[in-house]
Amino acid sequence: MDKLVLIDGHSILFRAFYGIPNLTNSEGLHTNAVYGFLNIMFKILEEEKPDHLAVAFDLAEPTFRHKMYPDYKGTRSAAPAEFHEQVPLMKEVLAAMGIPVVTLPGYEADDILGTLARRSAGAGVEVSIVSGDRDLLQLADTHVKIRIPRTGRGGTEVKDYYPEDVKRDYLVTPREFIDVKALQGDTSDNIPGVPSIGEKTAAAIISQFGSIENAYAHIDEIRPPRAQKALREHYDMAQMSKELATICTDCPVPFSYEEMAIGNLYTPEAYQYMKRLEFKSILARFDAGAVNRAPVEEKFRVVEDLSRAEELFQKAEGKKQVGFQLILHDGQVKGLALCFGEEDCCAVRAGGFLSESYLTEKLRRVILHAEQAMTLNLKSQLPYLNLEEGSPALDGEVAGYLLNPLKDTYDYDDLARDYLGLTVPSRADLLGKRPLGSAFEEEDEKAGVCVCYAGYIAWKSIPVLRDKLEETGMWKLFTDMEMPLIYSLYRMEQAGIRVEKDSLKEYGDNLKVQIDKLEKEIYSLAGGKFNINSPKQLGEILFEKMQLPHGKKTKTGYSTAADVLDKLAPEYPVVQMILDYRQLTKLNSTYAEGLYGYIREDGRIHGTFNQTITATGRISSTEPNLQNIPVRMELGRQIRKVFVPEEGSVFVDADYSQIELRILAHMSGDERLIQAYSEAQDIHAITASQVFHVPLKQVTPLQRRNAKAVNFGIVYGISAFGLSEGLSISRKEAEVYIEKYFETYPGVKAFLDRQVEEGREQGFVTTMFGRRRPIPELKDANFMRRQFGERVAMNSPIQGTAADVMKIAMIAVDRELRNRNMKSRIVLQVHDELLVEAAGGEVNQVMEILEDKMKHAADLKVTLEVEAHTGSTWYDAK
DNA sequence: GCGATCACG
DNA sequence: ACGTACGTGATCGCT
Repeated sequence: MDKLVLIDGHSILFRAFYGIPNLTNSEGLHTNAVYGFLNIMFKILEEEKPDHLAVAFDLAEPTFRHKMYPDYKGTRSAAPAEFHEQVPLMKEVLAAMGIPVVTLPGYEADDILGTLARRSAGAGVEVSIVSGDRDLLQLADTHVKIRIPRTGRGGTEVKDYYPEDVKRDYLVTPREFIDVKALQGDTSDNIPGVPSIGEKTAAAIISQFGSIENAYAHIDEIRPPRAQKALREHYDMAQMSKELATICTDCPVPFSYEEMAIGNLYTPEAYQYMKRLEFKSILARFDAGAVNRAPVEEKFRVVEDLSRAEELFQKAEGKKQVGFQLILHDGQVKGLALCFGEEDCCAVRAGGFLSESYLTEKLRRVILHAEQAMTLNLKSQLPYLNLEEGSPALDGEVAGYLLNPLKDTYDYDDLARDYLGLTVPSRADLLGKRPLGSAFEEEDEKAGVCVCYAGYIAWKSIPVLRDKLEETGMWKLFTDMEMPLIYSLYRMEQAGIRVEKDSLKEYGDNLKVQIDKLEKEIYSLAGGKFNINSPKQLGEILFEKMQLPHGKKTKTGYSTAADVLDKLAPEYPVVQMILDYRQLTKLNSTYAEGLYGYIREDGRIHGTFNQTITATGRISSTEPNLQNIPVRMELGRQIRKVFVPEEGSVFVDADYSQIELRILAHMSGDERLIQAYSEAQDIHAITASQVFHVPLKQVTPLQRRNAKAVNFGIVYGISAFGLSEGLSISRKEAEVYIEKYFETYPGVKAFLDRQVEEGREQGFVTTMFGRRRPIPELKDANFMRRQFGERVAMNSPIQGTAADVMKIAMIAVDRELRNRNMKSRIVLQVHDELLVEAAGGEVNQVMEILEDKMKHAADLKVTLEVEAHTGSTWYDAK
C-alpha cells in the first residue's frame, strides 16, 4: 500500500527552533531550526519509508479566516528574526531535495494538509501528518495518523494519534475535538473574550453532547455552572472559534498525489546546502543515504556461474540499448558489467568457465547486436573487444567531455549527478583507494555494487547524453569525430614509438657529466654548496648572499624564472651557469631518465593520449608526455635522434603551417587577411608588410618579429600588457601595434569582439565544428577573471577549430592507411603535427596521404599548407 | 598536495 | 588599483 507523509512546515520548523540550541554556520546564518527539521524529517522517513512526501507552509497573506473574522491573527506565533530568516532557507533546502513545498493563497498549511490527507486517504493511501500543532488531531482517521514530535533529552520522540488515541487522551472523536477546542477557547489569544473552560470540562461536555451546538441546545443541563454560564455568554464566540479552527479538507490544492512521489532526496544541490550549512551528521546521512536509498541497487546481481551468464548474455543480445564495462586489472579481464534495464544490471565475475575469452566474445556479440552500447573509457577496453570504428559502442566519458570539457573526471557518479540527477556512491565511496579490478576479483561485495553502477549508469545515460548532444548540436561531432578518434588514438598507442635505449642512456650520461661540472663551478662562484634546483635556496644565494639585483617576486620569495635570470646573465657568469644547469637537469630528469623508464620490452614507448582533458578540444599526452619533447634548443632537440622507426621503416613528419592563423583568417572572413595568406609563404612577414605599410621585400627582421608577436597575441586573445611582455616594449607601444593591426584587418577585430559577445550571451564559444567551450569567467565579478574569460573567448574558437581539423585529418590518414592495407602507422600527434612510421616502400604513399588528408581536412577560405619531411630519426624528419 | 619551473604547440 | 598573454604535463622542493 502507498504511504504519504505530510509535514506541517511552519510548526515543525518552529518546534525545532525552540528544541535545538542556537546554531550558526561560518557565514553567520542561523541554522538550528533547519537542522532540527531535517533530523525530524529523516527520522520519520526512516521509520515509515513512505513513497510520497510533501511539506506545507503558510503564506503571509490573509486567509479565508481573515475574511470571516477580521481580527483573526492567524496561528503563527510571534517569533524572533532568527526564526523567520530560516523559513525561506528551509524551503530552499527542501526544494533542493526535490520535496514539494506546498502553499496556497488564502489558506493555511493546516488546510493544505487536511485536503491532501483526505484526498489521499480516500484513494486508499496510508497518510501520516507530522505537526507540532494539536489542532490537527481533528484530521485523525482510520488511514490518517497524526504524528506529534516532542524534542527532549535523548532525541526526538514522536507521539502518534489515530482516532482511538484521540479518544483515549481527549475522550472525544477527532471530529468532536474541534468542538472541545472551541469550547475551551483555546489557550492562545486568537479569539479574545472566549470563555475559559478547562480541557477536561470541555472534553466532558462535548463527549456528552457531541457538539457545541447541541450542548447549547441543552444549555440547562451543562455542568458545572461556571461552564454553563460561559457557554451562554460566549456561544457566538465559540461558534466562530469552531469555524476558525475547523480545517478545510477540500480546498483547491493544485498538487496531485503523483507530484509528491519521493525521488532521490540526496541530490547534489541538497548536498551543497548541507555542506554550506555545515550539517556534518546530515552529510554523513547523505553519503550513506545515497547508498541505501537507490532502489536500483536491490536489483543488482553478481553472476559467477556459466548457466546464469549464458542466460544473461542471451537476454542481452538484441537489446537496443546496453551499458557495459569490462573490469580490468593488471592487463587481465576480471569481469564485466552488463545492463539493459532497471531490472537487468549484472556484474559478471571472471573465473572458471567464465574465462576472459568467453566473456569478451559474449560481450562483443551483445555490443554488435545493439543500436547503442555505452561504456566509460572505451579505449582502455579495445584491446579485449576487437571492435571496429563504426561499431555501436559509445563512450560516455567522451560524451560528457563534449558537454562540459572543463571537468576533471567523467566517472559514472559524475554522469549520474550531471545528467541523471542521481547521487550514487562513487568508486572511492565504495572502495576507497583499492583498485576496482582486484576488489572485484576478491569478491568484495561493494566492488560488485560498483561494477553494476558503472554498467547501470552507462545504460541509463544513453538517451540523456544523446538528447543533450543533439540539443547542443554536437551529436555529429560525437559520432563522426570523437568516437572514430578513439580508435585512431588506440592504434597510435598500440603502435608506440621506438626509442634507442642505449643512445638515450648515453645522452643522459653525457648530460650528467656536464651537470657535475657545472655544479662544482656554481658552488665555487657562489661560495658554498646549496640545492640549485630549489628556487628558494637559489633566490637566497643570488639575491641575498650575492646581492644581485632582484626582479619579480613570487608569492613565496624571489623569482628565479628564466626570463628574470636572462637579464642578469650577461653581467653575472654564475647566472648563465645556473641557466645552463637548469636546462641540463631538465633534459636529464624529465627526458633522459624520465623517458628511459617508459621503454617497454618491445623497445618502444607506448604513451597515453587523452581525449577528455583539454578545455579546447586538443588531445593531451601522458606517461610519458610525448607532445613536449624538446625541439627549440639544439641540445634538447638532439633527444629526437633516439626516436627512430623500426628497421626497414622511415619517419614521415607532417605539420601544418600556421594553422591557427589560417583558421583565424577563415573564421573572421577578413578579406585582406585571406588575400594575404593565399599569396604569401611567410605569414609574419606579410603581416608586417601590411601593418607597417612597407613592401614585403623591405620588411626588416625586427618588423617581422614584431608582427609575429602580434600574431601570437591575436591568437592568444590580445592584450596590450601581454604583447608588451612578449616584446619587452612599453604598454603604449604595444597598444599602437594592436591598433595598427586592427586597422589593417578590421574583420579580425570584429570577429574577436563577436566571440567575446557570444561568450557573454551564451556562456560558451564554439568552434567551426560546433565544439563548445564554456566560459563561466565572463560573468565573474572579479575584473581579472573576467578579462581572462575574454581572452579565452577569443582563443578557444581558434585553438579548438585547429584541434578539430587535426582530429579530422588524423582519422582520415589512419583510415586511408588501413583501407590500403598498409603497414605504416601514425605514431605521434603533436597538435599540428603527425609523425608516421612509414614501412619500406610505403614512404611515397604516406607522404601523399598525409599531405592530401591534412590539406583537405577542412574547406577553408585559405589553403591549409602542410610541410612533410622524411628522416631516419625524428630529429631528421623535421 | 601545491607552487615554481620549464618542456611543447 | 588590480596584475594577465592561450593550451598542456613532468619534475622538483617544500610544507
